[in-house]
Amino acid sequence: MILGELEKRVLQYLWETLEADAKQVHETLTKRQGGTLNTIQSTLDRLFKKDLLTRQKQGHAYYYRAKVGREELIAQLIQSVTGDFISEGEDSLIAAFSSISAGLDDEKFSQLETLIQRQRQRRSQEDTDANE
Amino acid sequence: MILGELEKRVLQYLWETLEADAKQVHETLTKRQGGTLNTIQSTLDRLFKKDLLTRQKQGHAYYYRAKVGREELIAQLIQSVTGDFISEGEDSLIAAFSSISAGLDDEKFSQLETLIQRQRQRRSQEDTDANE
DNA sequence: AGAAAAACCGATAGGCAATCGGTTTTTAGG
DNA sequence: CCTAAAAACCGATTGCCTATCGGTTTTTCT
Repeated sequence: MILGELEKRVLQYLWETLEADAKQVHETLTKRQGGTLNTIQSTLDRLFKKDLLTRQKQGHAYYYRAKVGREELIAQLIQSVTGDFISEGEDSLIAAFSSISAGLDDEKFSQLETLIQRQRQRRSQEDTDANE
Repeated sequence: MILGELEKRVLQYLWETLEADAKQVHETLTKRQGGTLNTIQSTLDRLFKKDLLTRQKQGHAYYYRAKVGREELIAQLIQSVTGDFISEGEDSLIAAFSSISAGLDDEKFSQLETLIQRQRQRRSQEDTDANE
């Protein structure tokens, strides 16, 4: 998946704002910089068709929301960009780690271990919840 | 950075073969599928201009080699695709982990921890080497 | 029903990969 | 050194996608 510059900015805006119609996005993002409402509308539409936004009519306009969170999108992007280079059975995160780790210091390693631990705890917590 | 389909295949080929000229790449990749030598030449040239290949004349043809390894390229691609969504001070691997971890099982976590350990050892080994 | 607002449609420009024909340059061999 | 072949180089075309926006149709609110 490829995202254009404007598409990225619109996404970022919707992560902050949760919900907005084309008019609002236009006001905030492109008005002073000189873009029409129409441009925003097609961008929102393109993002919608890419399944990155949801929309719903309220009053006389569509209100858009991000369908994927930032982290989820990052994950998607990583998958799509690395997919062609990763062989069957290989995992993209593992590959990503192998790729990036060369540029990391010990502190980052520790950070990562902490994240793993936290994720593990979250898992077991969810299991507990599910059995009650 | 964006890579086209053919560019990706050429890269993969050069990772296997180490060195090849346009003719060889053409023989292997596109001949039966119907593409001309010229197409391969411009693709190689594009990759060269993207600084992903090196080249050197031997006899009457350029011989190309991959300038970046697979893992390094994956790292670059991840950086470039996630860059716009990652704020100052945030690290792309950490972000990537946060993104992808939801889809991983315990085994993957262990794998990752093992990789971290291995990387740590490699580090200390390099330090030892450097001081001898 | 009528005015205003928004959605929708279609066209255009710009960028980039892929493709390939034709020309120029380089190289190897006589 | 001269020439034929090989490869590089140039330029044009196609196709795809984002960004852009004018104009038309549809929707909605009063």
